[in-house]
Amino acid sequence: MSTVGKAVSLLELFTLHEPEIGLSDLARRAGLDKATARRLLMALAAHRLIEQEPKSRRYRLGAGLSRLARIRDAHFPLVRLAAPVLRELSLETGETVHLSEFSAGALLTLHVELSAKANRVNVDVGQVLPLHGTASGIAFLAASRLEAVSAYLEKPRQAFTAFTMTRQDDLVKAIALAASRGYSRSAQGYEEGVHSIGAAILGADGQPIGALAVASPVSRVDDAVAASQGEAAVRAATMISARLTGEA
Amino acid sequence: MSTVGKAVSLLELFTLHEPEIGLSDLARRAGLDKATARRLLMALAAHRLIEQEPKSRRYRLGAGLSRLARIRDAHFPLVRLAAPVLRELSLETGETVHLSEFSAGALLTLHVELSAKANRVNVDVGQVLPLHGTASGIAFLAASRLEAVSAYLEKPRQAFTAFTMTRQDDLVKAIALAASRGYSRSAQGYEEGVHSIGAAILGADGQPIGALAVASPVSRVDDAVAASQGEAAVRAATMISARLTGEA
DNA sequence: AACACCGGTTCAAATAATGAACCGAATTGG
DNA sequence: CCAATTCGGTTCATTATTTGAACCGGTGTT
Repeated sequence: MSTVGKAVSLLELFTLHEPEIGLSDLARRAGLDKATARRLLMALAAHRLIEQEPKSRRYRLGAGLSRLARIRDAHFPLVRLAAPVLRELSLETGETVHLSEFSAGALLTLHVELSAKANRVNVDVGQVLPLHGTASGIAFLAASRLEAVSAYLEKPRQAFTAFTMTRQDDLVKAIALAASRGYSRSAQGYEEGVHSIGAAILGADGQPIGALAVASPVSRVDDAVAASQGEAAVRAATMISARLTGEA
Repeated sequence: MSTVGKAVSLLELFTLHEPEIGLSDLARRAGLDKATARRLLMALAAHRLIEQEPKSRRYRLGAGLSRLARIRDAHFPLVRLAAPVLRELSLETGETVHLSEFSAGALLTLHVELSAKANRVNVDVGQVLPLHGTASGIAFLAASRLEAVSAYLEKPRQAFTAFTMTRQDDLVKAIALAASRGYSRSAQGYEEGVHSIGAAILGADGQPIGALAVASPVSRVDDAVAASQGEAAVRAATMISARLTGEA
């Protein structure tokens, strides 16, 4: 791997649940020598992509990332453009709606509009969703190029609940169904008791860049409700895609 | 410079005003060979820190940055904790208030609370403020370690208006005054017609991490108003510092 | 038609990255 | 309480990666 790739791998070791990591730990997990890891961290720190807590000497992500992310968000305003549409979809369906963007083999939750109901699904911004096992992921795959789907299906998949689809032929069927009707449906594939309807959001080149999903308690959804949520989700996703590519 | 440093330099070429850049341009501005720039861009793109517009083949910042920035923001919630305090300060003073974080030798504007008045100062999120010539910067320097200030004062400074302080002894005086009373004052040092009061925000180790500022049209500020804005700004900055370090 | 510049590629030469061993200081645990 | 780990950090000969001049083919411009 390139030196740059190794440096970025170090950045990717930090998560919501583990935002500060020590040198030896970082080196071990990245599969790098301690000296190498430190040199890379210093290079990143010089540009404020990494900071070091002076007391504990542990490392954390730096302010430069916030700066770069803001520049990107201003130019590629997925969240800004999608937020009102998501809000409307949430009001229309009465359920929690969340938006995610594809990044590094998974979907990253960027925005959430919570249902007003007491019994609702809660989703965290920043949560990383696997492509299999979530409605958003299946919708994303269904809109992806065939070669990308094939490549993804070759790798092993983790089961999150007893309902998670991990077998390749099951996934192929689910993806085909989602592709044919425009939205995906997933019951308890990622978390027990959660039913989701997903729809892909497309970029200017027609390739999917992310997805949105309507998430409900399973008890509240039957086939009719799912169908109406699906149509609403597709409308919303289409609207967001259009706004992104500069249309109306 | 390290390979990693060069790669990050490429990222830093993108700005709010120029969010997409072509290969030759990037190489030229970074002082790199075209082939080198491309290899670095590919390494960054593999981790989604860079994306390439398929049509124009120009490069832009990638979604991975948004992801990393969100992880950092969740753990180091300067904006989240500061926002309500800034809002209150804006209401109290009736003026525009903005928050900035130190990054790579300058202050990066992270959040703005606009005045409700028709004649107000407008500030953009993402704007980069120089340490000299802005009230925020002087306040930041006044709270910094002496060696950091000295190092900064050695480098040449740009004048933005006819009022920008660029002479070293003027700056030393302004910094000393700000240090003694807790807030800084700057009139038209960065933009004509704008008067600002700045106060530094400190991290857990007592070192400054950023600053806030109250920005008003010069016509609305006399010494008495400046003094009351200064006291309010110091109170707000202290409150934010305390929240950041875990206190009430 | 000639020119200039674009994004992208190649490969021998040059340079930067690497990691085992080592240091002193905290922690840990028997 | 002392010995054994483990920590963050450093060194320097070895090694592997990065580098860039030259070269594509393509796309406007003149």
